[in-house]
Amino acid sequence: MENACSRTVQFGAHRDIIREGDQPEECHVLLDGFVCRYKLLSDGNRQILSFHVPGDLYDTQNLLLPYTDHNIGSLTNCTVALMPHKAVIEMAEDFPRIGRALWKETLIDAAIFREWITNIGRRSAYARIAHLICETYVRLAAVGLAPDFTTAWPITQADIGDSQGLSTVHVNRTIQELRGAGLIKLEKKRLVIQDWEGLKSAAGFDPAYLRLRVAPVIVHGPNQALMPAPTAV
Amino acid sequence: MENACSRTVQFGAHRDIIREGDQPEECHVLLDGFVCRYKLLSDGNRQILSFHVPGDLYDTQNLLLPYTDHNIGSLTNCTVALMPHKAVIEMAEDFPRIGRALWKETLIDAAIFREWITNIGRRSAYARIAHLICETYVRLAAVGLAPDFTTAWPITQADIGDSQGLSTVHVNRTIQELRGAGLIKLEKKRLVIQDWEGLKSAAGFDPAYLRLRVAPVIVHGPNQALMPAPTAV
DNA sequence: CGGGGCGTTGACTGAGATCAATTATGGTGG
DNA sequence: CCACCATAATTGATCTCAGTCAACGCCCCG
Repeated sequence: MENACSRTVQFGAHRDIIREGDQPEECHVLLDGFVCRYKLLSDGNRQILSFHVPGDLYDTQNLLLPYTDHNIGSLTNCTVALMPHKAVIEMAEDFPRIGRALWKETLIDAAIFREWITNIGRRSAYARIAHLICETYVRLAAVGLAPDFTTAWPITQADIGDSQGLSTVHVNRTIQELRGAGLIKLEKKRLVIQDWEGLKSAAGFDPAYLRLRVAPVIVHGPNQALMPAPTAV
Repeated sequence: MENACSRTVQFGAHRDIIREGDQPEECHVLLDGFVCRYKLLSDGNRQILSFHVPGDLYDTQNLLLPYTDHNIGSLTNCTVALMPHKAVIEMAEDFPRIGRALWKETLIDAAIFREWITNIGRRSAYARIAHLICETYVRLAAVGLAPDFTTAWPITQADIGDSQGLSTVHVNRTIQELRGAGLIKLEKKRLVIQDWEGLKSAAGFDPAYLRLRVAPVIVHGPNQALMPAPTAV
């Protein structure tokens, strides 16, 4: 898999890495930094569709679909490995397990989108934000980036609002409630989870949909090296 | 592909076809009727994640993921073709185009989920419901089930509410607004779109994400027979 | 040290939820 | 054919969560 990486690219913070309508020729693997997937509406509103952490393949759909229907933007400085589509497709055909692993990643992405629909559609602002924090924390922990319930948190309150269908003002007040309840500390781009059980319970969070702690018999995909087993879940 | 179908099954209306936690051994192809995908929250709320029309493969994720994280329920009487996972996986490996076509379907599903996130997160109730109607209409038209802007509509107002994060009362009032604006007629399980351009514009609907009207060079998957080219889009 | 991004606060507003009936509608059995 | 029942649609009154508008403060960075 590593052989397929043609090159590594750097992006500054707050740059568009992929734009709606683009027809990328390469798959992206995020090696370092944070990106988000988002759509812009005609009225200027933004909807963030997902956040991505190091290890994520955030652009597999263009392997099979001709153009992109959303944007990918960097939240921080990023390092990205690029793999030409052609090489990936050939590899997937020559090694069915690799193809299945890539496909499986897209199925998990879809599961995350479904959970976001549930979150935005049927949970309160308080639970929604708690849920986003739970999910992001677990995914960061899974790649070893959240030891001791502590992690870098480059997602601004405006980003949270645009991801959860809330205004920044209300995000601010809700985060103050989460702090006041002793669940989290969140300041200066740093998140500390003070009460993991309490946070999960406030969010109604069940990490099963992320498929991280897998059953013993599951076949591991080749991106296992990029995605070590969860540590502090 | 048809050879892989081991059998055909019938379901009554309002039955669970697949339940959370199930480990299905077969892929489902909806031949006739309507189903929805949904999650139940601990507080009893329901979030509908997608609606499916004849021709849809609504359960491919279990090909690669061991258990289901949501439910599939029938809205009407349904006829479903079942294909054993083993046969599908083997076919996907022997004929890479089939594997790619299945994978591509899951990528389009994910695109639809993303559009729903955008819908629920950032659009008004009026636009949300208009958008749901646009999407469902286009998908029905694509399989020839919506001639003359008219189609069966088994989705109740409660279903619409649970899919768009709205209460049934508000769905009712919003539908009355859509009717009052001369955009749709919707009564007795029957939808007529009276002003397609107006409806699209109210919804901010752009069908590109459904990937139905494909560019001339795209390789068609084997489910083409189940999914004829769009007619009245 | 100045400016822009981000976080915070207060006052006010409004879209949509909730509660509680009431009225179709369609299917079913007698 | 009709009474009955469950499901679905509709209506009115009231409430509330979250949005909007408008400042202001903080902190980082050049």
